Amino acid sequence: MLATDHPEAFQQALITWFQKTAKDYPWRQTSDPWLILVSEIMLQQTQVKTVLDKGFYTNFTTKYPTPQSLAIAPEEEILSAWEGLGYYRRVRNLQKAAQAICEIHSGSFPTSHADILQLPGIGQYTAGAVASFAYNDSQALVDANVARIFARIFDYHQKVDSSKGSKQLWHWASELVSPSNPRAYNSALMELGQQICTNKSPQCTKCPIQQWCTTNTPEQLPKKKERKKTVQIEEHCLLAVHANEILLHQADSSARRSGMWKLPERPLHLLENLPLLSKSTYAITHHKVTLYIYQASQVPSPQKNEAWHDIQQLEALPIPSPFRKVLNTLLEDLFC
DNA sequence: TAGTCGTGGCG
DNA sequence: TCGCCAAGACT
Repeated sequence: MLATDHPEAFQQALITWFQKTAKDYPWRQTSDPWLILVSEIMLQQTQVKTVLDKGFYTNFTTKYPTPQSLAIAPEEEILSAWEGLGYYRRVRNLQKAAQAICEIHSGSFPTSHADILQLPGIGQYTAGAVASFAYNDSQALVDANVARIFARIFDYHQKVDSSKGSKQLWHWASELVSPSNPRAYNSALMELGQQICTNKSPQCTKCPIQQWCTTNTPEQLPKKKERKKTVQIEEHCLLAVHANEILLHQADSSARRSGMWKLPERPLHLLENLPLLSKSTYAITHHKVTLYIYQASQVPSPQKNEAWHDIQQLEALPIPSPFRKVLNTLLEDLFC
């Protein structure tokens, strides 16, 4: 039996299951569109556990409880609030959205799906999420959870990240979204993907919509395009400390992690005879980076985008996680 | 369209 | 240890 043959029964089964098992995430305890938007941006490509356990959502919404408060905040401050979450472009766009709300919408959050979709950093998914969660507006949404569920219940073997696949998923989502309780329905769908219809080992015996699922091979769905292979690269950086200050480099606006500070890079031939202080690895997109840190033997002069910073003030600077970890270790060694 | 953007969890 | 992937959007 297809879900599209009995949309109301399908919706009700999901909603009933959800109301029985729902988690009380903080963004489910509000209908403030701004707070819901913040949660949606944070959760893009980021697990709930990461956002909650490290206090990102609570800290950020306490600091920026309204679009107005974020709109006027300095860049380094918002990057610091986002430090550790990654995809730093998200918080830059969130600030642009806040500014657009202040300037174009006179400070009040837009209420229509079309207007929400116009805001910077907000695509189809996030517009649907904000409209349905904040306003209980009957808008469809497709995220990784929904894509996985629909691919399975319709036994869909096309690649879901192709334009054809995406179109099909959004068609099903629009067809099936609850007209009466879209807030609970959309939440339920995503929660089901997170708790039951999981990527690795779906728990089909516990699934409230099992009767509408037509696949025999859920673990093989959804199908996706092949991933780019991981490329190994090396990064060689200098640790220069002088008079209680440290030399740092700030990524410019066109660069990866723009606005963030890290240790300055130098060509290997200038570093290879210096003492090696640290060797570590980290992943970024499809790269695996081996990071080497060398001890400077003399006081270097700052190059483009480089500056000396008081070591006691490092906490207030936005620094990407791999460098934050290395700095914590090295500076602790240096002063203990 | 395909490439790019961070980080951490998990099998 | 390694690869996959997660409440995507932009260029």
